[in-house]
Amino acid sequence: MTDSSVNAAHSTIRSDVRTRRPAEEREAQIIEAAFTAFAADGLDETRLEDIARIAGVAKGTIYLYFPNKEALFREMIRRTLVVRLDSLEQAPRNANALAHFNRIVKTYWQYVCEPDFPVLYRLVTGVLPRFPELSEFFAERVSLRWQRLLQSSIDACVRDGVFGATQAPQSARMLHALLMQHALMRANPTLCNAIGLQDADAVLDRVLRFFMAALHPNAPPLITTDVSTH
Amino acid sequence: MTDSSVNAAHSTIRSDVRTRRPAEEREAQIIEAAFTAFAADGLDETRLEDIARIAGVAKGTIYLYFPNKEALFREMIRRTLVVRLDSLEQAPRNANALAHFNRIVKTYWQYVCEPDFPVLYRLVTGVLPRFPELSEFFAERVSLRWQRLLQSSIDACVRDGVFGATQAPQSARMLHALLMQHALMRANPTLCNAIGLQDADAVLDRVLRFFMAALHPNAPPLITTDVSTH
DNA sequence: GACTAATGACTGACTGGTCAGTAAGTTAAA
DNA sequence: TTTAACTTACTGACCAGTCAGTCATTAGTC
Repeated sequence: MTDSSVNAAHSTIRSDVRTRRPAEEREAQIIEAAFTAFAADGLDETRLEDIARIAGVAKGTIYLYFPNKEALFREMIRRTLVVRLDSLEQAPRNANALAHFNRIVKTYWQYVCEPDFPVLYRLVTGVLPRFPELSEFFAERVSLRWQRLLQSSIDACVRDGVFGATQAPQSARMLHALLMQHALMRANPTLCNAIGLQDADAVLDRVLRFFMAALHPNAPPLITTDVSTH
Repeated sequence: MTDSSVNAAHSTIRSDVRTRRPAEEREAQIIEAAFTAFAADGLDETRLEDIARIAGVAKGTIYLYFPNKEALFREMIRRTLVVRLDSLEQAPRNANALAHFNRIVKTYWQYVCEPDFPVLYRLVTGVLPRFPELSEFFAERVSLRWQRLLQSSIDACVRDGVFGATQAPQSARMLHALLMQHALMRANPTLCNAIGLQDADAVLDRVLRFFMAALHPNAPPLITTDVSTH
């Protein structure tokens, strides 16, 4: 009775007004709200008041955890983008090469097919001139990391004779380009409707089929004379 | 003497102060300045004063040609993005199929390799939630248009037996994805240095080689059972 | 267990700077 | 002289960031 009447005096919809929370919990709460708000409106069109409202805190509270709006944005991107690749990178390599390759491709595809991914991609590319370090972070943590993983497992497949002779870095880049671009296309309703892009599994199937065809032992070799071995 | 002293009183670098110009010329002048400014700082970080300064006019002048900042941005994107595809679309098709294919791919590649292209891509994707119609415009004028062109010329190549049996829409999508993604990667210095992306011609060569290998008559067929013929 | 003092997490009204858009004034061209 | 292209000075809405105040929680005392 007593506490409920106190809360009822406020017009706020917040339920946990002035309830202290552990610092990490509050921070996560704000980061999550920031993602929602920034995803909907972009960096500049998002008001800190909006983020505060979604997080269920006051605007001032945000400044207890982040020095300013840009820092909050940066931190939100970094935390939301990072995924557990460690388990894959430390996965046993002595298993069947093609199975290993398929596992990596599938995990990558699942990652870029999550609805959050195209949103983060858009946010990062949208503020590129202001946050070049975010672009580098994205390149390192997403593009390069996956390309290296793909590359080593393609190498293994070539050694096993599953794929024909090829330069793994180039092939990894091709596969990366195919997967990334298809994931981005899938996030664009106009494109999806126009070109009849199917569900995620079907798209992955098509891409893999195409990639396999190019690397098939019967296909003409992709290796050229200008091999750069520096 | 007289006019130069008048100008010297100002601290502006403008040379043609208060010189009347044909409406179209002024408009183009402002659009061009808008591209420069928006490319450097993005939509929100660009001040109309900056655009005015670059264009060599006063801020008020901009409002004689565009109702507001957003309209200027929209118009800048639309005009800068549009390229002459008509000549290609009306080009004779009865020529050698592979030569025609190569011509289209090369033109596409030149288009997306121009430094302006990644900038426009970034600007459009960055403001996607605010200007969904710009995204549609981009999809229609760039992605779909080129994919249709590629598709029809791939079809011709298949009929001529240069490529193995394939579904042209899917293959066009693959080639589009490869070219687009490589063009975007080329615009990212971090990625370029890390994966040693060469000059435009070499990259195109690699991509085409990969694509040709996948569509080579000896490669396993890409056609699946779920052919959608509606 | 009950009462009090101290703490610091949290709040939200306020401020100061910024800048899109406007309107009145100015000048070149017809 | 008239017209309209162009300029300049101005305005007011907007919002990131601040800070004095509030109160839930905890530690200390009896």
